[in-house]
Parts: sequence; structure tokens; C-alpha cells
Amino acid sequence: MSESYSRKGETVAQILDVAEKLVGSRGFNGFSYADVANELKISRAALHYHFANKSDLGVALIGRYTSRFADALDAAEERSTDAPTRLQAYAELYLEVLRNERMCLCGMLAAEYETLPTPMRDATVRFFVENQTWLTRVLLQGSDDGTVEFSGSVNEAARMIIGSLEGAMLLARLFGDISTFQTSAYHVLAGLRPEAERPSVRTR
Amino acid sequence: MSESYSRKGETVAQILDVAEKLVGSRGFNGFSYADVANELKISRAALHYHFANKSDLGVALIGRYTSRFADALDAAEERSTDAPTRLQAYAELYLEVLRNERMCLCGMLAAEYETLPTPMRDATVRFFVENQTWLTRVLLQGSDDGTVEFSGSVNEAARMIIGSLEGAMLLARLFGDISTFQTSAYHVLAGLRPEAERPSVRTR
DNA sequence: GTCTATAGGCAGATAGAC
DNA sequence: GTCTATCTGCCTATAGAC
Repeated sequence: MSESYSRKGETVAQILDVAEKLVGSRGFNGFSYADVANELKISRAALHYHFANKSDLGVALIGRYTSRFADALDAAEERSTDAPTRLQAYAELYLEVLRNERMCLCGMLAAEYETLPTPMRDATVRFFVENQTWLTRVLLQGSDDGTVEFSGSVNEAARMIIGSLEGAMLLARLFGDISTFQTSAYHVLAGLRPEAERPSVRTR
Repeated sequence: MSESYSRKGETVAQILDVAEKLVGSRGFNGFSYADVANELKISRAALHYHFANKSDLGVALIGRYTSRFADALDAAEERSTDAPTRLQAYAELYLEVLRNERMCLCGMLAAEYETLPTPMRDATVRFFVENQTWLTRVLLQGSDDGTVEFSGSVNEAARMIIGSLEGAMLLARLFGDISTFQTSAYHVLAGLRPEAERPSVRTR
């Protein structure tokens, strides 16, 4: 082991960190290998050693992001028991990303979908399907115990939540105002509460 | 006037049409002057004659889109009187865009915001501010006559609506399923209806 | 695993003829 | 207004030395 000791895969992790930040702020078509290389002070060729082409890098990015998200969802589920709290925790995952002045990685890729190579498209869709599955489960639970109320199908409601949060992120970043996301998320989730439990405050 | 007669500004309009389609599907960083030139069978240099640089083209694109949207909002307001119907009409403007298999131009630009030249950033923000202004007015009207109900401020509710619809568009395009947008929009607007008028149907 | 060098392509933009 | 030709720069990707 040399002086410049590094754990196995540490370079890969650093590359993914920088790339994730860049894609989350500028998009997949808005960053280059040179950007990542410069920030890590390595050569572009070194990047190509770890990720032969940009599509490979993109797929790895989505994969790590998706599994990290899944882990966070599991953790959120363990910390809470009722559906509304779990939905709140779901929204806070988005908030966390936004606090780093980034768009959701997959929300960004959803916008660029038409320009993405097929493997990245598939991975992006997978992210949203997993999210939908998790939300569907929570919504059904809340529907059963009466803490959540919605019209239409559970899957529709789940997609509505995902879309609304992604869109709220987009606007919050545009206006450079995190509270825009917070109040939007609040509104969206409030719309799922049974009337009895809904706050009736209205300010102008 | 020659055989290849063309009305004043027709070429400009054609350029904007093609560019708008490309940006709406692939994003501002996902299309080139060459793409537009090829589709119109003119040279790239001809494009540069009408729009000296890409930023100019982008600003023109947003300007036309914004004023067309504003006109449609005015028309929608004349066709209807009550707030819920007007909100419905607002959502249908988005649906119209989606039917052409495009993302909202400014929703797309919101995602790419970090990479945009300042004039385009400003124009994009302006689009959303105008939308918010219109929605705020309609929401206040509905709040006054009791046809619409929401917690928090009117501006928050307006932004929530915009964000939710933009996000729903993003997902609908991703899944290649327009009905995803329609049901999401329905859910969002249903959440603004007073309990008494809200449908209680729930399917799984 | 990392480097330098370079290939090969495409981007936005300009010059100048017609 | 539109063209061809060209400049310049950046991009992804590869070859081959260390």
C-alpha cells in the first residue's frame, strides 16, 4: 500500500459523488467528463477506465441513487408507524436533495429522457416504479386505517404525489426558495387528509 | 415577389416552431442549430441570420410561448365563470402540450436552469410568475365564493398547482401515458374542492 | 490505475459570395 | 435572406507508456 492509500472503490465513489452533483444541478447533457476530472484533479482517461462511456456512468449513478433512496425509505418506515408520518418522511427525502441545491437526479433525467441511451432510460423508469410501489403500500395502509383519503386508484394517487413533489422541486430550485417546496409538499399531503383532520387555517 | 413567396416573418415562425418542438422534447441543451436547419432544409448560417446566437433564439422561444399561454388563459377566462372550471381549463393547457408529446417548454427550461444564459433564465422565471399571478386571481375568486378551499396562502396554493402539473407532465411523458397526467391533475384539483363537493369514490 | 497525446466528431459562430 | 466554407473550441473515446 502506497502513501496515497485509498480504499477499494473510493475513486469510483468520488467520481459518482461529483457526477451526481453535476447531473443534479446541470443535467446529464450539461456536464462533461472534463468537469468531473477537473474537480477530482484526475485525467479524463482515468474516468474512462472506471466508466468506459458516459452511459455506463449514468446507469451507475441512477443505480446508486435508487438503492440509497430505497434504503432511506426502509429507514423511514421503521422510524414511523402511521401513513401520514411516512408520507411526510417521503417528502423530506426530496427536501434533503433540494437542500444541496440539486434537483432529484431522476427528475432531472426524466426531463432529458428523450436524449438518454436506453439503459439509462430503463433505470430511470425503474426508480419511479420503485417509488410508486412504496407509496402505494403506504397509501393503502392509510386508507385502511382511515388516516388517508383520496379519490381514484392508489396508483394514481401515488403518481400524483411523486409528480407533485418533483414539480415542486423544479420550481423551488428555479425560485431559489426552499420554502416553496415545503409549502407545496404540505399542500399536496394536506389534500390527502380526511376532512376531519384537515387544518382549516387560510391566510392570504 | 418571387415564386417562393413567403409572408414577412414566416421563416422566423417556422424556425420557432421547430425549435419549440425540439426543446420541448429534447431540451435546450439537447438540440442544435443543425437539427433545426436540417428539418427546415435551410443552412445553419441562415438560422444565425434570424437569431444571431442560441440564447437569442431561446429568449424568442420563451417570449412567444409565454404570450401564447397568456392569450389562452384570457380565452379560458372568457369561456367560463367559476373558479373550478377555470382551474380545469388551466390544466387542459398543459394537457394540450402533452398531447404533442412534449414537455412544457418552460418546465424543461426550469430543469436546465443552471446551464441557461441569464436572459433565458429571466424569461423563464417570468413565465412562471405570470402563471402564478393568473392562478392567484382565480383562487381568490374561488375562495371568496366558496367553490375552492385551501390552507396556507393563495400564492402557495398557486405554486403548488403549477409545480404539480409540471411534475405530472414530466412523469406522464416518461411513462408515455397521458392518462397519468389527467388523473394527477384531477387529484390535485380535487384536493382544492370543499369537502361537500368532493367525490368520495375510491377504487383500487 | 493513472497519465499524455490524439483521434474524430459535432457544437456555435463568422466571413464573404450571390 | 440564403448559401458554402471555415474557424475554433469542446466533446466522447481510445492508444499506449508508465
